[in-house]
Amino acid sequence: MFTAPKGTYDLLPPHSEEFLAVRAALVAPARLAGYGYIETPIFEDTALFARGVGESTDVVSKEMYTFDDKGGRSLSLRPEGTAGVMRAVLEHHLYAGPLPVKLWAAGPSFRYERPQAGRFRHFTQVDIEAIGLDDPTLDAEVLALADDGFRAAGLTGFRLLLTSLGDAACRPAYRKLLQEYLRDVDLDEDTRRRVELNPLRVLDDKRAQVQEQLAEAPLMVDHLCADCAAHYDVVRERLAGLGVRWAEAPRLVRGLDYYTRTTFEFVHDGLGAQSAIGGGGRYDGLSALLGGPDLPGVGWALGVDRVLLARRAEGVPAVESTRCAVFAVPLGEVATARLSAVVGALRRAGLAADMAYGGRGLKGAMKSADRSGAAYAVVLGERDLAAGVAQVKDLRTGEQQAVDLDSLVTTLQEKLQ
RNA sequence: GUGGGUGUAGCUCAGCUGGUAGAGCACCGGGUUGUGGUCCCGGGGGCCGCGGGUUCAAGUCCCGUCACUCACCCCA
Repeated sequence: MFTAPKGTYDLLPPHSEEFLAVRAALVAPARLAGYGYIETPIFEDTALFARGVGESTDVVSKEMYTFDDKGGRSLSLRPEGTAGVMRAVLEHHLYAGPLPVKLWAAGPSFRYERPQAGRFRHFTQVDIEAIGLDDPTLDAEVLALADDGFRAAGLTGFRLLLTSLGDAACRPAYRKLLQEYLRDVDLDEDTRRRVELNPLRVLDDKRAQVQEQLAEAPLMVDHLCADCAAHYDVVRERLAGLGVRWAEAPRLVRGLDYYTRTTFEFVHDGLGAQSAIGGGGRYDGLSALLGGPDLPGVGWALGVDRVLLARRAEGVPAVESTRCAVFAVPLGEVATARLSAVVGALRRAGLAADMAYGGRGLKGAMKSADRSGAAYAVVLGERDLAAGVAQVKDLRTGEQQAVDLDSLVTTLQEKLQ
């Protein structure tokens, strides 16, 4: 027997309805804010991710699904969404119009990691990107839209962790300072390597014995240049005005190289070790990195799979699928033909209708009617056919009445209004 | 890549210090030859993850392997 590949899963009814509903809820606020839908390929030139996300990141160095196509091109399944969207913006010169360019996207991304609770090799996220301005008001808007999206998806128990990572003017100096500090700390070999490669990420280490040693480490927020500090101040002011609550997280670091200034993560405590349900930030250098013009941007990705887990942890009631309204129960060939047509007519009239197939017995068919959740069952047998009627049974009260076959559709429509 | 846990019916699981396979739920049928939910009765379904070993005898003990799962690293 075949099984779904490691780290993937099948979305099955009825749970799949919840997936659709959550995905729609997460982006609904952004759509109200003028974000337009963009869809980009699930695979891209490998070099796009290597350059955009960063060669030194775990994502690029060991987690990409990379393959050569028959033309000898190296392609990779996207490990995240922003690089592809930026590529499309540059390729189609979307920045030539009014700024910012506001876009939303939804779909799967792929990373070759060991799966665990809330972490999959094929995972789904919704993204928004606001490209072309470095206005801190836009940062706050983006953050508020995530906050609204989570609430629309039914969550209340999440927190926003916020910080600023500085920019090209102030981060290099801070990075050096941090590196000097970290070189004097007693760390394992892996971590020492990271000190040289990407020292900021050492700050994010979860291990208690590492964190103890970092208590006195210099923090980016204390070394921001005047422009970055001013930008961060306005972001927080706007956030407060928007009624969004946050917690300062000076040690928050993201795994992707392109982030600058505003950086954030939304976390939830009900998920297990993987607590992030969304994350993002500003990426003012990304466009230039990809060979485009100097084009600032800010955005986020929210994890649909993780939001579903968070909903379960919070006990949010499951989403109900479309309820069947009328269930048809035919007895015999002639009745089946007749009710098949009636069910078709009901559906065209906009009612959810279903029927018993395969010549099931009356008892079994009624059982199906009951399980379908239908308000009414329509029973049609020999006697009814002879009389030109069908039996319409109210499944809640058990009352049953004969209804003229010719007026069956309109009668049911009226009953269900 | 590293470590822990778990693999028995479609699902959730029981099966003691080894003695030849069980429950609940679900599904199908009957009780009610044209009426669902509750109830009662019946039925189909399992190489006990796979391979090897110990033993008169292995779901049970030992070794290996694979899968799933949780955690580290990292991230949504």
